[in-house]
Amino acid sequence: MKKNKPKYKQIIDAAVEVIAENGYHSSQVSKIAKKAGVADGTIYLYFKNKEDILVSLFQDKMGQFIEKIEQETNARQTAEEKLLKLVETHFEQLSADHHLAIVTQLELRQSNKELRQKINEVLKRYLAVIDQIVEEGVEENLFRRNMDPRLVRQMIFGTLDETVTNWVMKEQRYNIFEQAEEVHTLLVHGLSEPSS
Amino acid sequence: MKKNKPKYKQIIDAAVEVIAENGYHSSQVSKIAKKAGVADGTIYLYFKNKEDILVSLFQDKMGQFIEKIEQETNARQTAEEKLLKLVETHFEQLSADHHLAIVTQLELRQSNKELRQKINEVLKRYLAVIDQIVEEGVEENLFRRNMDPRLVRQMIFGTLDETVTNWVMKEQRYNIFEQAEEVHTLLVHGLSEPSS
Amino acid sequence: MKKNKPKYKQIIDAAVEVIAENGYHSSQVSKIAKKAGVADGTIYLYFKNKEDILVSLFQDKMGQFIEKIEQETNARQTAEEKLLKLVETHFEQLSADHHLAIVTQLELRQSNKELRQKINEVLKRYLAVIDQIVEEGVEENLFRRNMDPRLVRQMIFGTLDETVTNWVMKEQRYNIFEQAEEVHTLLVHGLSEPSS
Amino acid sequence: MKKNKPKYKQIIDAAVEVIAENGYHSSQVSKIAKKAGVADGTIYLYFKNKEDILVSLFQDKMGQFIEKIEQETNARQTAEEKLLKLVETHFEQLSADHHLAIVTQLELRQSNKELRQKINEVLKRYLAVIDQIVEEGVEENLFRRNMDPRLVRQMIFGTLDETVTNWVMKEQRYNIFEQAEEVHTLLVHGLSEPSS
DNA sequence: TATGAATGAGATTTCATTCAT
DNA sequence: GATGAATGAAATCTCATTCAT
Repeated sequence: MKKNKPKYKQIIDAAVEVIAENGYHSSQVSKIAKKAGVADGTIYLYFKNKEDILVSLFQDKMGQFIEKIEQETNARQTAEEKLLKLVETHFEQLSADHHLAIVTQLELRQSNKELRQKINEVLKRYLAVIDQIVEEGVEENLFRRNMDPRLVRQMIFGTLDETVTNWVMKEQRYNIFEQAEEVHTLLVHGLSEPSS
Repeated sequence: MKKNKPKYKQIIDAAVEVIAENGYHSSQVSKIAKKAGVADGTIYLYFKNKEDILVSLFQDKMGQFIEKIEQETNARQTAEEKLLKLVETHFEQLSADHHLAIVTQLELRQSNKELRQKINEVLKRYLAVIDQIVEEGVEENLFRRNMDPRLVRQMIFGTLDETVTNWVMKEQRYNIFEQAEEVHTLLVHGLSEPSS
Repeated sequence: MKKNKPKYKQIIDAAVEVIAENGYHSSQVSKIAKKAGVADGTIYLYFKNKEDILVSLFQDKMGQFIEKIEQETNARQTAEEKLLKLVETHFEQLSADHHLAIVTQLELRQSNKELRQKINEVLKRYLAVIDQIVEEGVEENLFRRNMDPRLVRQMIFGTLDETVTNWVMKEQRYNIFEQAEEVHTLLVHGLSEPSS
Repeated sequence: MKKNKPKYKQIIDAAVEVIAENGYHSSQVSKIAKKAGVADGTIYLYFKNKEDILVSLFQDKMGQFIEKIEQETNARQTAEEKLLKLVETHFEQLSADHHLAIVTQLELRQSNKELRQKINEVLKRYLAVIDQIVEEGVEENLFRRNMDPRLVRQMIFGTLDETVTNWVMKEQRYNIFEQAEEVHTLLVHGLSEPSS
């Protein structure tokens, strides 16, 4: 399995750095190779083509990202706690790796439609976690019944994604982790007064 | 004023069509010129360069988009009605112009950082409308006080944007306008039971 | 005769200014038209094409230049006096019109072979003046017999031209007219000691 | 060192040929690549851009040209002999490479000011040789004292350059080498009778 | 005469990918 | 497995010239 060879990881990590520092469109294969300390041609022993580097990068990093979220949310009891943990872990992980945050929120979005379609494949696992939590919330009579799962998913993911993107675009000048609770409240209670 | 000359509009509209049909990266200036029925060089009598076509396209179309939303929301009384109208008008307008929806939700996001920065400028006006509605809601005691306006903005815009993007990626196979009310409910009440 | 209409001269003079200020390759027809205060299309009522502007410019200005040299040298007695006057008048006239000096010494040399061939046509009249003076000098027993007229011509013209070009490239920071006498001496006596 | 790789020389030589045959403005990079037997992109492994090919060409060829002149003149005793050898070697070398003669005398002069400035840098070494010979001639009491070195340089270089240019423009239909002695006499003695 | 909007041909350079060593 | 020199396709923009008004 190529994925376990050291050069595979070297190249992925080099790609994250190079893209974060130079931007998507200035990240030539040769730059990635140089940063990874291998020859240009070597890249093609581990990846089919340039797109494959990016897809693998996303699968790898997002795989870990989602796995962590799965673990953390599973360790909580109620749907509300799980959702809070999801928001926190989402923010926490991207806070912890600034390069990765730039790459996933800004640079990789410049990729073409096909690449984005493959990226969406990876995200399905994340969306499944959301769906699961919401379902549990409904069963616990915490969340409303009869909500369209797709819309719920889009609200939750859209809110988190937009929040992180704004934070990255503001060059990460504030602490996004501190906002997890308020975001969670917004998702659970919306805009309205609890009583209204 | 060049913006009022007929060729200016011709070129903008051609650009929307070409980009929607071919994708951002396969939309050469020559293709746009051909679709607009002008010579390649004519493009440069109306636009500084290729990027200027895209920025102008976004400013033009989004300008109208936002104006419509301003008008429609202003014609409503309460913040809740205004917010519903905002969601409806947002969905309605993009439903009405499939090409434009593809271009704004998918293709223009592939542009580089500078272009996206200019796009964000245009969006500020939209975010101001959201802020205004939320403020009114607070004054009317409909919405909670002390919410972080930035987070609220990100929830609303993030949710709408994610919803539309998903609809476009699903090739617009369902009626998004019909979902306006449920999205509105999600934004106002969140996930939780009204009573909880 | 178009050459006597005011716009003809306007355009020629505009061309000299534009080329001197912007350089040959940045002197578009539209710039010349603007400086001349006419429409782009009007240029083509007076000149066949862009090259024709440049050829006409050279013919016009060099025509006057050579005429002056003919007059001044004719007013002298001996070949030596005539040659000195030729050098002086050559330097004097280019000193008097810095724009023209830049255009003839630097910018017009960037033109293509055909244009330069036409420019050489114009210069033939100048070379004839040189030939005439040298012949007279020989008859007066001032100059050596049996010199190859072509080589003599090339020495005189080459020396003057190189001298003026250097002066222009040094941004005309010294007085070239003051060097006329020494250049004349060099041409007449060469490098060697008069006695040697 | 790229300059010693065979492709470097191949490309330079191809450029000389292509420019001599097609003229400066019709010498596209692709034509040079084809003549050199390499792909277009290969050019850019050896040269920064098109201008860099031309500058390198001039530096390379003129470097050799001047070196030969330095060697040959150094091998002579008196300033007069050295000057004669300089003229001879100048003519000889350009006679020996017709393509190079066309390129340096006609085509490269069409380049823009920046390129010409770099070309002038290279020529400084040649002018230094001239200065040196003249100084020696003065010390040997062969040449006059108190001549302005700049003017002397301009006479010698201007004469040689004009002579070669005329020969090239006459399509090299006569033997320029045979004129070396007479040109030398003109430079040393000028126009006047030795006795006068 | 005069205008100026429109035309459209044409060339440099980049960079993902290959393949001989 | 590893290298890196070589490949070659592809697209923006300029500007001299035209021609309908």
